[in-house]
Amino acid sequence: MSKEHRRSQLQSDLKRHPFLTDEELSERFGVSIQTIRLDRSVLGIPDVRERTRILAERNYASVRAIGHAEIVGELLELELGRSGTSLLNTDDSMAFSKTQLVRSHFIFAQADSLALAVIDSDHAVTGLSNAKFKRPVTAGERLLARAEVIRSRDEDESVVLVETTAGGHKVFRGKFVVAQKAAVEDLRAPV
Amino acid sequence: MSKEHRRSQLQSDLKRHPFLTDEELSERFGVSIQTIRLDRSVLGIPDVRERTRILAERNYASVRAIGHAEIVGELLELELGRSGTSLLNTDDSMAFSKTQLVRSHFIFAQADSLALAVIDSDHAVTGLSNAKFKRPVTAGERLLARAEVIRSRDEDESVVLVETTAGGHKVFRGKFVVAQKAAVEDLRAPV
DNA sequence: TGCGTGTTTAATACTAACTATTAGTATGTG
DNA sequence: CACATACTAATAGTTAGTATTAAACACGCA
Repeated sequence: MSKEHRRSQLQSDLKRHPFLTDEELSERFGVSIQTIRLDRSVLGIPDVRERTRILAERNYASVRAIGHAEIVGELLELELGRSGTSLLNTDDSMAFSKTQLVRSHFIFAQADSLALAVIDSDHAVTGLSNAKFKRPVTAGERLLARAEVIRSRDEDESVVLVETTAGGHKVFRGKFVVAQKAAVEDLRAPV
Repeated sequence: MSKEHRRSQLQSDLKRHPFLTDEELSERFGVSIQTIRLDRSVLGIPDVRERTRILAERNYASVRAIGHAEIVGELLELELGRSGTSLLNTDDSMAFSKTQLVRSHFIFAQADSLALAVIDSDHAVTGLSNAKFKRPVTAGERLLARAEVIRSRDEDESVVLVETTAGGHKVFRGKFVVAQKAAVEDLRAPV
């Protein structure tokens, strides 16, 4: 196996298995640890601990941002059953790397979770939505979403209108039909 | 500050700032490193490197799912400009903890990113969407999304229809109007 | 006053997974 | 053969620890 081949292999192996130590790599390629270290230094690849740290740090924030939070964005005000406002600071991790334009599903996620927060039923789910992305959002812009309940048919269906602005300009407008309680049971997956 | 107080403080501090070393902690609490180590061992808290590793590993998979990947879900097949299929394995982290129902914006995200993947322009953004969530999805279900380009007006606007199923049942149907190239320039944020 | 107990600190030896540097071997090519 | 390229070895130093033993210190109280 040539040096070039080993190095490109090393690079792709580490992409798939970033937690491999130099020792494990040296066994994998049948060369000495020193050679692996030389390869890494030439390729500009940091050591395991650094790689692990980077992975952990990079993921720490973004997972909190959309992975686990009950609401995407920060809830600024809330009048249950009537209206609410939330703020989302966009960053690089939410955008396409090439264009720096925020992926629309983050904008949607903020609006959707705000709509559900305004309704506040343990069993509310989005049934229908109409969304218009009026202009692209660039990473770094602060998104202010304002939700208003515009119709509430009895207890099991509400219509929420969400408008999102960035620096005063409208970027998104969506209508969410949210189903609650009993209605959810009907919709639930057939067992 | 009592020992008990310090220990509970330590525990919550490390939850918020998991990357603190024993040395930094000893400064923060004004006690020796040894004391911090004693505290950690009593509380069963592993060292920084271990904590970092756990964070990195835990998030490695899930972040790829929605944080950074260019596409949410796994791309199964793709015929550029025509159609595509993607698969998303849902889990607890995508659902409301109380009901185990997957948040709709994950379903939307899969569909949205698939729609964009099918168009494949470096400068494509979603301009409009119409989404219907036909029935709730429970964490654990596998979502198969199928996208089809149904209209392509010249070079700068396409309409993509996405239908998502789980175990053969339709769960989502959405229409995405995707703007490309020059069209994006017009939409772009006013400087 | 002294004794014990709990809490904290110090000291020492050891570990993994490195970096950085210098030197040495092996192999092939002009 | 000489020389370069690639590889390996050896050594010292680093970080962030573990594990263990021992010493200092405060308090409570008989």
